[in-house]
Amino acid sequence: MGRKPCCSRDGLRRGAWTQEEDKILSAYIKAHGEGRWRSLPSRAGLKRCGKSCRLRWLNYLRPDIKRGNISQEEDDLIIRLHKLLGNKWSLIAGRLPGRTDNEIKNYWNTHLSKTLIKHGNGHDEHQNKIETKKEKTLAIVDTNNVVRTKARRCTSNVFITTTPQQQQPHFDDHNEEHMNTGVLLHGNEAANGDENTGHEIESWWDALMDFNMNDDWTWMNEASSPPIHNINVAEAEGDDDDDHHQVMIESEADETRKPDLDLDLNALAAFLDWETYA
DNA sequence: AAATTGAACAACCGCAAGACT
DNA sequence: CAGTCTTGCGGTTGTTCAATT
Repeated sequence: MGRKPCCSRDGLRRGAWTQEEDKILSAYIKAHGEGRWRSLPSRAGLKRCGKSCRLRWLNYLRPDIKRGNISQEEDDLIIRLHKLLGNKWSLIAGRLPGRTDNEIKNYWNTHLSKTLIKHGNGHDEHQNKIETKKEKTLAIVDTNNVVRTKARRCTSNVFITTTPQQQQPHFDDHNEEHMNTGVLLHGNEAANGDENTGHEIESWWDALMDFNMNDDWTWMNEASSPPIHNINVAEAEGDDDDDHHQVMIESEADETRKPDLDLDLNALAAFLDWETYA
């Protein structure tokens, strides 16, 4: 005997929403804003539970909702993010403007999971591509004469922060100015002696690679963001303890695009469940 | 034409975390 | 600080509709 469903009270409607109900809910939220869902139905004059109202608004009525026609880009992104994050639908949806967690979840369950099962869990060409890219990048790291991090175990507290921007513009073949942004990772290694609670450095490395699986190194398929074409991994300079790792991300962008890049780095931190600190 | 099947997606449910009292 | 409330999340179920038999 579980607890009572929230919509079990007499007189509360359930099931599909009518146009009239949608209209009432939309009008009420437009006038009074979101929130206080529990009391919203009575205030708005709806015979629904607050939970149902919230869901209806978030998944269907919100003005910024993009419905149907998941594009190929979105499709690819969902696959990559799911590989990285698992069933964290809200996080995945957060990277797809206008899409809801419910929609992504449904899309995954009805389209993508079947497709991936059909193709051997996606671990074929896709995985090979990642491996190849990983090797390529490590080669870049080596030629740049930076120290390559070893896979090592950290304890459960891993921090990520954006370092002060490094003003080291350089030029590529097209004489285009680049921008560097650093991410400093800090694993408090073996602080409590529990080796089983740690993050594997390999795992965040894999995660970074997953973010950059396209041939053109496009970051997250986001048209508005600059494509990131290179990732270097190095020990942070000046740190005595070797649990600091610095990930350098170079972007083909000028100064004005730095906020985009910082946004992506913060998103990455969130995805990987790292803490951020200034 | 009717019955069946399956895809798509809307909606519900229980749980957990954080906010509030 | 404990109890209660609110909100958000992810799993699951229910409903609709088109395709197939």
